[in-house]
Amino acid sequence: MISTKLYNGLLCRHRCCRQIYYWYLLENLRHHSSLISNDEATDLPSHISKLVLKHPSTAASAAASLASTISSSFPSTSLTPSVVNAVLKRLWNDGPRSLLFFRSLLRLPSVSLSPSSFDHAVDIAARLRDRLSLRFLLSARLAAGLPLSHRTFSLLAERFAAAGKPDRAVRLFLSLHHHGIRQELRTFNSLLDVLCKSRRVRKATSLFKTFKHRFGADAITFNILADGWCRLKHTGNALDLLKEMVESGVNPTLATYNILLKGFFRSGQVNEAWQFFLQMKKRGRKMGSDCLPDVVSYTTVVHGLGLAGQIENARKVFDEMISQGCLPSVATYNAFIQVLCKKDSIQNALMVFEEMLRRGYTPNVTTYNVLIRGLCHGGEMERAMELMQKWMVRDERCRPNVHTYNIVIRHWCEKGETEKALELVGRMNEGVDCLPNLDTYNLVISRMFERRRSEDMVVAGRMVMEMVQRGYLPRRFMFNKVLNGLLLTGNQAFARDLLRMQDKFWRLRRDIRL
DNA sequence: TTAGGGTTAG
Repeated sequence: MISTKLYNGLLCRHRCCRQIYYWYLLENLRHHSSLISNDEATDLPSHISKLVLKHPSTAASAAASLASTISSSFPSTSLTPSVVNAVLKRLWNDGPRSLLFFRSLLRLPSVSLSPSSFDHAVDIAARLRDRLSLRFLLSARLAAGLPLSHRTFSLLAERFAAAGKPDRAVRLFLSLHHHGIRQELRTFNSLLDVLCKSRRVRKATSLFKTFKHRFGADAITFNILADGWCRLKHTGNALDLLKEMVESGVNPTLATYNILLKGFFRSGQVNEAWQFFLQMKKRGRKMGSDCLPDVVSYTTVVHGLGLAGQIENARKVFDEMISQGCLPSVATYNAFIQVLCKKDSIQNALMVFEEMLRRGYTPNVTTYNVLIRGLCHGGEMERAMELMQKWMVRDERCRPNVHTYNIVIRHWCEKGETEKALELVGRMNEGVDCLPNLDTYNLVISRMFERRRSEDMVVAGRMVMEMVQRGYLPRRFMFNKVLNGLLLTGNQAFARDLLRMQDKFWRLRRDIRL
């Protein structure tokens, strides 16, 4: 594989640059095509996803024909729960097709579906607010002899909260016994967590007061509520809760302290965070390892100090943890690399990245995303693309995700390089890594208005159609903008097609109900 | 997949 850098070097020194360019392209292509053919042979989920994406219809009645295509293309023994889950994950951003795939599997009696696959499908239907599919999936699950699980409850509660219906989540909890799920502390904690993560901390607190005598309360209950207050930047309430926790006879855990530590940084109380961290070290030395900072505490401090602009102090803490025998994790490196990119320099961030590789750490998708974002912010788009290319070739197991694509697409759009952004969207639509999500569509469609060209309006119109087919609702403002753009540039027929799709929007605005 | 650390930009 030849890097762009080497190619640029050769180009400057030699006169026969055209031959060298072809040689460069050929080598890259050869390398790439060998990768693709390996992929096809070994990566079953990718192969199945492509087949599902190519299927001509997404109507519920298309499940039978997809089932026969799948059964004639793959032996049923290859459709293991992990393969099924991997396909559902790849098709995550095309909800209707994910559900079509799942419905087709239900028609294949030789494929046994696991509770986690059902949960994935239920989660997708709930996200789409597709009440009919949701009912169908829940009854199909029961018919398959798989009772609803704790996980089913927590994902439904999460979707209710996200849809602005926290009371429905509470009602579901109160009626759990009708669905064969036990009401116990574990489920109660999940309900509180869903409410706190959706910023309904007061509601969670009032429920906690009502039910604490019925379900009890453990360290996890208090940690969930403390984290909820910290997310709202109400560290005072979190400290009060810590006091209440001790008074109730529940011992705080290291997670409790880490939640508060993060809370101080989040609310901009950097000095309080630092004093709290020193206190943790002091008490830890005196009373044992129960509150001695661990890798999570150190990562929180490195990240918090760095974001506050205290890069040298962050570096000292990073070095100190190693001398204290607490090894940094990939997350610690990611936090440090991110703050260097944001508050210091990309060069120093790249040096830490190289040090990470030298020490034998395996970077993950976040490491690459943080670095690629840093390069994009610094205007070094070519280096960002080079890193993405090298990464994908070097590490086949760690693939770019939707964030990776959105970072690069956003920056190409900002630079006015629309074609490059569209090329990446095209690569996403191949279904190898991940499909575009709502952010991708919003980004690219907004960009299509910059050049005021008729062709761009058609591209924007096609994207609106595609996003609706994949279960994403465009904002009314954007929809009208695309419609006006098409009308003003003489694309009346297309505008009419788009208008006809509006009734589909209404069908998508359904509510979740059990 | 019962709680704590690392991803957009606005």
